Amino acid sequence: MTGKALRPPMREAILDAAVTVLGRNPGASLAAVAAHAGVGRASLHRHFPKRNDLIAAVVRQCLDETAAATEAAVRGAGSARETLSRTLEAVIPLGDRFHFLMSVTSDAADVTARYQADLEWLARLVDRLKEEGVIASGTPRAWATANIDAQIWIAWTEVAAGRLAPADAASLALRTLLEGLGKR
Amino acid sequence: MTGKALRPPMREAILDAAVTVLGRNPGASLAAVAAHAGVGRASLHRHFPKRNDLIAAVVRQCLDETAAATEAAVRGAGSARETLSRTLEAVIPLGDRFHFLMSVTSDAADVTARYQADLEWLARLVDRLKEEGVIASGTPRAWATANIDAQIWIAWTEVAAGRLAPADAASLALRTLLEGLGKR
DNA sequence: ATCGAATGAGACCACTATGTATCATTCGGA
DNA sequence: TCCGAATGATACATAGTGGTCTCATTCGAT
Repeated sequence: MTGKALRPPMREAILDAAVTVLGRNPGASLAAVAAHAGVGRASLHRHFPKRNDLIAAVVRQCLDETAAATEAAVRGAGSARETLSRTLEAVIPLGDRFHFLMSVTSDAADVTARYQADLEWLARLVDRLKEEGVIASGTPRAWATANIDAQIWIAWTEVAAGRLAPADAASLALRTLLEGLGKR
Repeated sequence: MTGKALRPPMREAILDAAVTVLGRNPGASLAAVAAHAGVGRASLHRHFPKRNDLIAAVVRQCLDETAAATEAAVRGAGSARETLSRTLEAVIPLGDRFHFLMSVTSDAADVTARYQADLEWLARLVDRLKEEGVIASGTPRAWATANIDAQIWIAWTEVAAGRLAPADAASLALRTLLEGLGKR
């Protein structure tokens, strides 16, 4: 049907393993990645001749996944606040992808451009939130985006640690963003 | 006068370089650290025979610095909210130290214990803030501490990037913590 | 000025990881 | 069943890094 990329489930296994292993330790060896994927090191090199090829492929996949997740959330109707809420719910499960992207930003020059471009939706969302008065107009844009990033990461960490349910984490992140940890 | 640790400014130069270089990339080579410190690689090994010795020394220094900075803030009188404010002002300039400690937590087993212990003042501060009603009582403790950590890191990043003055960053962090990015 | 300690530079070894090539085996489709 | 492609295991060359050692030089205190 699709006629494309159905043949090698091994590619996906390697990419998944790479996200996990390199996410934990960006300097991990390819042998560790191959072992975690349950494949031979030679096979890994067949799919990704150089280390950078693997890194680039992982970054590309993470970019694709986050873009797909956020596109649907951002495209939907409703207020900016609702959009933010949907976005948090959609992105938090991809927190490890996010984290990986953070840890390798300085490596590949060609993908960082796309990374920056793809992350621009965040800046635009912040602008919308300001226009609608959800975020105080005096808040620096960098401050707002950094805080959203942080909430996504914190929420994913808590979910991954089993201390929070995904839905709870999302609402807690939204509340913390808009009202902080304050009493009401 | 002090009669102690005045002789080798080189030690400090190496430690400073290690914080910078290893903070950016935990897997950086010792040659990179030595070069950044402006010393020979051999001299580095004279002061820190093994890599772990350097790591441990850096962690110890970061722990000392943050402990010294927070002790004064926590010891002072006033409400928990005032204590939090003072603590943020004192710790934000050490944001890179904080970040380094985060990035090496899993390496040395003996120092992580002290790390966890020294960071307990944060948990106690959170408890005090809850008791005084500054933080909503339903907020999970891990959520609160993670958010304080995040605000420190964000504030330091913005200060280091020259986008914010230290005092502004501290008040912005406090406000964000207690009231979020919301309109008022 | 002199002496000793500390430094920098470089050689050297051991180990690990990357990348390539080869070969036997296995798996899937005709 | 058979054939080809893909895989796993292995061996190998190479490069980078940690760690040790030596030696000439420099710096500081006396």
